[in-house]
Amino acid sequence: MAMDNLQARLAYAERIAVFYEKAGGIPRMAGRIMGWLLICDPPQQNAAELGQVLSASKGSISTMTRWLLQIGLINKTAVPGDRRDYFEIRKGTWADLLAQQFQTVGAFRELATQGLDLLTDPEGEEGARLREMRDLYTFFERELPLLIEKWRNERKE
Amino acid sequence: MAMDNLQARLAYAERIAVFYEKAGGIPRMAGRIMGWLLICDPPQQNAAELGQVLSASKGSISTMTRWLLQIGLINKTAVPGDRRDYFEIRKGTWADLLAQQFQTVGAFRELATQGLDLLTDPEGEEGARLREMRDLYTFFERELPLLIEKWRNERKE
DNA sequence: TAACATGTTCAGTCAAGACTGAACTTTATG
DNA sequence: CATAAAGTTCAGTCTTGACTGAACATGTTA
Repeated sequence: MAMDNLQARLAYAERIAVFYEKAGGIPRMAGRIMGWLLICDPPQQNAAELGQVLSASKGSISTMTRWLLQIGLINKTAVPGDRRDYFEIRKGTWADLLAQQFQTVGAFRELATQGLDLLTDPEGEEGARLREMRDLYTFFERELPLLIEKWRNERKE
Repeated sequence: MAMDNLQARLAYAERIAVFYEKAGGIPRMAGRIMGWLLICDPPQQNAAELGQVLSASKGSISTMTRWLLQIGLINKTAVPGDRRDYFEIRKGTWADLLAQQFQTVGAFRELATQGLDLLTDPEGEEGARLREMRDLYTFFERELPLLIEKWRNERKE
């Protein structure tokens, strides 16, 4: 296939992996797989191909693809007459991923509320810190899902 | 001061720490300090107090408070006639923290663009994966700062 | 059923980094 | 200036978790 600049593409996968690791605490190898699946040709790759191009063990590929499947970032597909599993980036992955990250906003709001309950006078000066935290996250907990909706609608048109 | 339920507050600081560690890769001890500064009374605490209540070494407190200062989550204040440094949650911390996390969205958009440059035919089927990623993050890179603005304005009124 | 290809599991290795504790530096006060 | 309090730095310890490699399990074809 049209994979002339293999080295550049590999370097790209690595950059994605490093970024993911810092941003989301995603294991390096899982990030490499994601990066490679973003830019490889064809978009479907089997375990052996991934292991070879990423210089990873079978065990690592197996564990990490299963993990990526579980959190819904990739799909497993099959090819008739080929017993191997093929992996690919799932459509809509990015919106789902963002939506998932936004979940933590709600947890933060909840934590702030719990903190206020521990104070003698939640409405007093003492509670100002936690109220600021609670109010901000309440705001975003409401607004962020709306944004995702908005984008999904723009897409459909 | 009014710190009757000390145990409950400590447990709260610990919960905050665990949460931070998972969500943002923040060191456990830095999270404990943040958690405690959210709920302690008075809101200003010196290094010795933090070390004692959190059962942490001087070195740990020193390193982590400096780190929290650097990324702007806390303030260092002084008291006349007291040579110790006092730390407190910075006002507006949460909005800034969110704004900072949103920065990564721009980096993601940039990464997607770089990936497309590596493809033979960025506008073809091959580039669909990266285009979806780029478009989504472009959208959010535009909208998220607007949201923060909106909240800051609502606050001021 | 034999032989092989594919995929999974897991014990062990290795690296990264958080935390401690002690030595060291800085700064204030009598 | 001497002393002590406060804060910093850093070598060493310890924990965590990613990754490998080999044994094992599963499924497929002749």
